Formats: sequence, structure tokens, C-alpha cells
Amino acid sequence: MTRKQRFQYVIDYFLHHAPDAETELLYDNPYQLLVAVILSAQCTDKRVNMTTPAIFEKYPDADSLSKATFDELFPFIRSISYPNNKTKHLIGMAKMLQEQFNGEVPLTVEELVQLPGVGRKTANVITSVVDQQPNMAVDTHVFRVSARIGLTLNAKTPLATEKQLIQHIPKELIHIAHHWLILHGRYVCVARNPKCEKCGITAVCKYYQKNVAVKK
DNA sequence: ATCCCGAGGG
DNA sequence: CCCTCTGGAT
Repeated sequence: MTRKQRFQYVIDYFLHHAPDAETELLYDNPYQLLVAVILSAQCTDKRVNMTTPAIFEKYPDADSLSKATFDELFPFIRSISYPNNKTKHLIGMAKMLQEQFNGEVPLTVEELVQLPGVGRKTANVITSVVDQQPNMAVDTHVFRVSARIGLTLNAKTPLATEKQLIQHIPKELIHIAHHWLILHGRYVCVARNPKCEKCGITAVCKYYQKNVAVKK
């Protein structure tokens, strides 16, 4: 099977089985999505969603969040990974939104990565989810799943994974393909003991063929 | 002990 | 490239 055929098989499968895949983070506008994605670093979406409603109620926009003090905001974030960093990042991010972007979330990767707490992955999430830009955010799930299936070849960094995926996935499908890989990684192709018996694409999966199929 | 939609700094 | 940040779930 060629690499092109592998991509085609995977795309066809998810187009049929997950045509409406989308983020599981709770949000109502770009500002809320940005806050949620910053909080999601090394933390499950489920746990982020437990904290964001209270944050959005007290800090409904960049203006109110920019005026928060560390001690006011910290308790909301305390039970998430890296609460110190994330509290600082959120306030700093909101201040820069106010000072440089009229309180609105910019929708280019170049502008987004200037914000405290926003790196390439977060910028790709915002621009692809809010604006359907053909940017591929590579998180731990996308990285792992792509490597296992064989969508990526010898990709050792998230950036390498991003470039290979963008090269092989049609532009108009990149933003949804991100969610296909995320959700597949979260519920089926999990890090430890992947649930290959539940997986619909083992026929083209390098990991399955190497580690599972041979033992049967 | 390992993992979760990483970012910043050295 | 490396390291640190750092809590909860499994």
C-alpha cells in the first residue's frame, strides 16, 4: 500500500464515520476558546470544561480578564496542570489583547503566537476551529496516532508531523482531520494499550500490523 | 508509573 | 536540543 492510498483510506473512513467531528472544549466565542485551549496544555478537555464556566462567568471578555489579579484568578485554575504558569499566561494574554488587538482575538498564527501562553499548537487550533484555516494543530494525540497509522514517516517533532499531514491532506479537510485524529487518539488509539479491537482502520495501520496482527 | 489538545526558557 | 512547570486520573 502506498502512502497516498493510506491517507485516502483513512480520510474516507473518517468522512463516513465522523463527518461532524469537532472540539469537545466548551466555548461560545473566540475569546472563550482561546482561554480553554491555553488551559488544556497537559490536561484533559474534561477537566478544562470543569473549570471554564466559572471563569467565563467572572471574566466574560478580555477586558475583565486583563484586570484580574493573580490571586483572584489562581483559585479557578488551581486544580489544573501548571496553574502558576497558566494564571500568568491568561492575564498577560488578556492584557495584550486589550493593548494590541482592540480586545479581539486575532485570527492569524503570526499574531496569535505573540500572545503569552500561546504557541504554535494553540494558534493552529484557534485559526482552524474559528476560521477553518487549513492549519493542523499537532498535540500528543495527533502526533501519536499519525505515527502509529503510518500517516507520518519518521516524524520526530510536532512540526515535522504538521508539515507531513498538511502535505497529504486536502486543504478543505485539514481542520476536521485534526479532530478526527484527536478523537481517535482519545477514545480508541490511546497511548497505553490502544483499543485496536474497536478500531476501524486496522487494515492500513502499521502499528496494528506490526504489534497486534502477527500475534493472532 | 504514565498520561492528558504545551509553552517558555536555557 | 534540553529542562521546568505541576495536578488529577488511571
